[in-house]
Amino acid sequence: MSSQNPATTTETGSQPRYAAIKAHIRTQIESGEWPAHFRVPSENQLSQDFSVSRMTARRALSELTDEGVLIRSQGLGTFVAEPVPAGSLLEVRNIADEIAARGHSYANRILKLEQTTASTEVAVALGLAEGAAVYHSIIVHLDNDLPIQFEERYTNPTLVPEYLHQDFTAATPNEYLTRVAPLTEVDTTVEAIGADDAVSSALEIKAGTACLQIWRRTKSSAGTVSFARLVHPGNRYRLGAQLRF
Amino acid sequence: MSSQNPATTTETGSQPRYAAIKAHIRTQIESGEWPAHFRVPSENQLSQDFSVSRMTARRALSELTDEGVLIRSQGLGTFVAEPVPAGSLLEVRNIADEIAARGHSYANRILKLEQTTASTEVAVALGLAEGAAVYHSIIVHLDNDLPIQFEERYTNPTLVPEYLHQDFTAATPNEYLTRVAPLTEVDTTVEAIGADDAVSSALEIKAGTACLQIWRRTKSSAGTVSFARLVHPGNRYRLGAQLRF
DNA sequence: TGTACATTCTTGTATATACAAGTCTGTGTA
DNA sequence: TACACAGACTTGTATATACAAGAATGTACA
Repeated sequence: MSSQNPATTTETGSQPRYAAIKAHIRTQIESGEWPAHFRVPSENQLSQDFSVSRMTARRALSELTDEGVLIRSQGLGTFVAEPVPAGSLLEVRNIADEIAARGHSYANRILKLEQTTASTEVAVALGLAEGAAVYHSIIVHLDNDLPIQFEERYTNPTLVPEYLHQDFTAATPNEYLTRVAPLTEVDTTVEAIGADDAVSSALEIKAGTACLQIWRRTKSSAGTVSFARLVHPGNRYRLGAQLRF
Repeated sequence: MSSQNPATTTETGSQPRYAAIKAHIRTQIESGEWPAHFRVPSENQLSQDFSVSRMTARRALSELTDEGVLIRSQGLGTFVAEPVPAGSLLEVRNIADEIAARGHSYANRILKLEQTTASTEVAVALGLAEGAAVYHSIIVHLDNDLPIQFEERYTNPTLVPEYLHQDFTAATPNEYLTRVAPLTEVDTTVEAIGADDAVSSALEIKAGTACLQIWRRTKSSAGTVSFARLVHPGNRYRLGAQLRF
């Protein structure tokens, strides 16, 4: 600092300076360079390294703390937080792994894999125009040959053009999507429903059976990648979605 | 401003100044004084009203924005956000406030309030010995006289000895517990169930109706405070538990 | 040997200031 | 009338500065 005229400048032309510091810290953590409990450089140190004021460096650290990436303690310093506090819906995110961990066999049935046009709801969820082309898939996941999850998914073809030609017996749609499009954000909504006809026949349960329905919208930096509805029969498979506040 | 010596002072002895501004804004919103889409005073206005610098007023607005209470738009102003887009489990955490925020009337029915002995499950959950004394309560929460939540709760008597003598028509158990025992951690598990007999009669729904069941274990530094089972009818009340990763 | 205290880190709160940038409104000109 | 533009707001970014307060370390004194 010091030499250049105070404030402003914005130089990069796009992202603010604190964002660059946040990105740097995130990179160190994600690459494994800075493991959990690692002591992050102090505000003064960062302000020197990046040639910004202490308040700007502080903002980067504070926001990452709000986001659960870091933990701060007055007098002690700033530290990398635990990777993921708890289960936090991981078992839903990657059902094949979950089943394998239980020592069961995983399989799936592809009921539908097609290109169709976006309805109003789907268009809004994916950020596309109504009637635009979308990929639509319906897959049933089996645990020891017993259906335990009904997955209906709409995928944005502009972001994942190869979706229709994937071998989903090898990797689930969710695994494939997280590999090809690095996710920046996941919105999840949980609700209870009685099984409708499509679900009841696919999961081989009576219509009206209590099910846990999870809406999941995954976004990458380029936009909304996919929009899925995951239905679990509540009686057959005890789904524990552990959350943390 | 201006006259008093710059910075510091902290005067109140406890909470920071931006917290007082946040509390004021929250009060206005919760009382209905400032409805959704209401334009909140600008940073400059607040800094005058509260005799703080603009950056301090800004901090209050920014944090409330991060918390989803406000929405800010450059050039336009700051506005009160929708009551809660779809939930964020707040309605579960504090159902009375949630109902009040929707402009509905809140009431509850106390079906049971007793001291009993801990079963194996309850003992494990609360970290007590099997057969130890525990408080047991069953309460139904009503939204406009319509039952929307069934709450069965086991509470640790060593941590909250006054539990049985509270007036739960004035404050819900959850409100009371968070006030008397500062919580350090909350574990939540979500699942779908068909309504059992106790739930169906309390919520006035048919047995077997799909419900969202939330198990919640609250801990303070002294140990596990309480263990609750919250059941919402899935058809009557669309519970959106919006999560973020 | 121990305890008390000063020093030096750290993060936390607060201010005053500067300029950037989006949004609206009114005014003046073509 | 229609358009351009200047102002007057708003929020957003960035800095320099000041002091408060928690935590660790070393030093001096009893």
